[in-house]
Amino acid sequence: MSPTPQTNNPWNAAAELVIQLLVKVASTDSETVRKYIEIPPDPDLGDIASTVSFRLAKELKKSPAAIATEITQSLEKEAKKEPLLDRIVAKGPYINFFFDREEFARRVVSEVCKINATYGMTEEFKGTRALIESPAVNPSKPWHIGHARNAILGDTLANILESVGFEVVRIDYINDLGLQIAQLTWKIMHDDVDLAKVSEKMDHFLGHLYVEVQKVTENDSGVENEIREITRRLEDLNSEEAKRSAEMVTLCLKAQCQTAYRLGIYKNYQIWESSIAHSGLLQTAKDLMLQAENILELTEGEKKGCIVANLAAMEEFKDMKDPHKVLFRSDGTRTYTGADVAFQMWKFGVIKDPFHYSVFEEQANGEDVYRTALDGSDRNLGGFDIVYNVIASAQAHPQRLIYTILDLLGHHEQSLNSHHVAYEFVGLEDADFSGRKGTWIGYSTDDVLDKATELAKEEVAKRNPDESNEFKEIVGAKVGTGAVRYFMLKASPDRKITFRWDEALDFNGDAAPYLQYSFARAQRILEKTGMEPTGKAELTLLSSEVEFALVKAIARFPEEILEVVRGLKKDVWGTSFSSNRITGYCYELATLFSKFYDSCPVLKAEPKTRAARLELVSAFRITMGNCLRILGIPVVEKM
RNA sequence: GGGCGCGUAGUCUAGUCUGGAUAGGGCACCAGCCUUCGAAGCUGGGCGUCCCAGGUUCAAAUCCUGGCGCGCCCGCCA
Repeated sequence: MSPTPQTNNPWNAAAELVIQLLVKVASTDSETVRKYIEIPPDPDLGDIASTVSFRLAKELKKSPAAIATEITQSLEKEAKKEPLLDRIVAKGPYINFFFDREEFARRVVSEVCKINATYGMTEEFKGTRALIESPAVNPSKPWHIGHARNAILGDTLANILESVGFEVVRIDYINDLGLQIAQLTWKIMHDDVDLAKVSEKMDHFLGHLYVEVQKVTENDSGVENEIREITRRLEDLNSEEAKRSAEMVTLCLKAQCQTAYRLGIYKNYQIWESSIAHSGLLQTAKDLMLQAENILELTEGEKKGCIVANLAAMEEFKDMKDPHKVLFRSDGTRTYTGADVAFQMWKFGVIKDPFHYSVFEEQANGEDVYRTALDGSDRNLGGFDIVYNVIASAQAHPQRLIYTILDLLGHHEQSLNSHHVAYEFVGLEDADFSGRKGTWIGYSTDDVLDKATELAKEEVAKRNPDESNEFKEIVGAKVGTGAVRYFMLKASPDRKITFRWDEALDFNGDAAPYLQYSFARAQRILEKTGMEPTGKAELTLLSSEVEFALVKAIARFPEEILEVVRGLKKDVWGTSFSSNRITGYCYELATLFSKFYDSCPVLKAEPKTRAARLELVSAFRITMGNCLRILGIPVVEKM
């Protein structure tokens, strides 16, 4: 099964051509050859290379270098017939292929200019329905920058999946029944706070209030009892507590959404915990669970009366103190694990959608986000093929439990298609973020975006003194938020980020403004010519070292995206998402354009060269623009 | 006790899954480049026990074994 070369994936098409040639003479199959294809470390060595001679050395009982020479010689004729290839050179054991620069440039640049906005989009995963859940911040505080990491990773993953053909639904989980909510409800009722009169952004107001609550509850067991009582009364939707709580949560969530919109993050649905509690989902799940062999109600011991999953047989949980994982407590209430399993069953359509939906609000992009509600329309959501939960690495164990229990319930495929997209925390040099202690204060996502925007605006103003203040505001915001998004994406998700202002707000070098700047420079060149790409230029003139390097980078774009998606492999303890690979690609693309910009004048070149270079600039602009959109980094035409 | 992740120049980091050519970048530092499409840029330079010790291999930052250091996780909690 060899992937058919796609015209919208020029690098893959070229690589496949090389593979097919090698198969003809290397006495092995294309799958094997494909494994021994690589990009040489130095472009002087070749454009694409094969190390298949190492592999063949043993069976042929010849030295790799001799094999490479033989293969190269027998391919000489073929190479001459193939317009895309210039020459093949054996260097020691390596078989190095040089593309015909003129022909490669012609194919790539004309193709990119033709398909324009869809360049980078492929259909390898067409028809798969994916659900992405992120970031599930409690609606009781502002996002700190760790939450932003989650939200940005989730949003970018969704963009990437969409670009390779997935049908993606983005949801957020709203825990409006947690302890934090009960504590805050107690506080606003106790102090009789009128939320309508609060002028501070609501999530920040509550975040500060929460720190105060902690101080009170820490050494007052009476308060603790009062809060327990509130938790109980919140279950009754008609109680005063439930009404005050709902008002508070809604206002807080709307405030949090404002932060998300600043980052260009939008959702399709919010699933509220209170809806789950009142939907019958848990009861349905419980009934289904009890039919499974390894899920049972214990009749003796410490956990008498609990409904538990028996994990004794599972290798990865053999070190648990007690292999009986509680799903429903002896008083009948669900544990987090129990609720999560039920929720995961809903996602896959194992349980029919019991929710009603109503519009929560119109988002900043003009699209409505729906929330689960008691009254509202049926939408029959669920039944997804694959589910991505973006959650901190620290949750690897509980996530694994959920997927394992799903398997115990007989939903093997669904278990395999459950992905924990894991990422490490963002912390400070001397502290981790804690809502309890309030260490997030000063490091909320809003704070960081504010500072980034302000700094960017200053830089914009310096360079565009004659522009309007509105221009400076808008561009400053785009550059600032882009910088924050890029900062979160360029770090490998499995690496902990220590947040430092000077690093996060460094607009030079490997940072978003550099990418945006390269786009703006390309934009300016094209504007000065009236954006004229004629489609008639002699693209074969694009053969200099720097021009060709840029062409090759442009050609790799679709394959780079696909590689990231193919790399989303499920491991026992999580699924790794290499967001940093796309930022790395995007940065390299910008670097190559900057070098081209520096050494290849466009507007002042000879007419024919000028026409060809204009097309290359256009192809770059398209590729960079599409890549920035996938990363969620705002495209700016002038900065 | 067990599991997971991380360890690469002053510093932050890519590459590790899938072994392959001189270990790529950013910041900081030093020296150049704006009357020529935007200097948020370009060019050049110094900076490395790839945590340690074994092993496998023609070849190890990458795979295996054993250590060391740092972080996280293993509740009828939330």
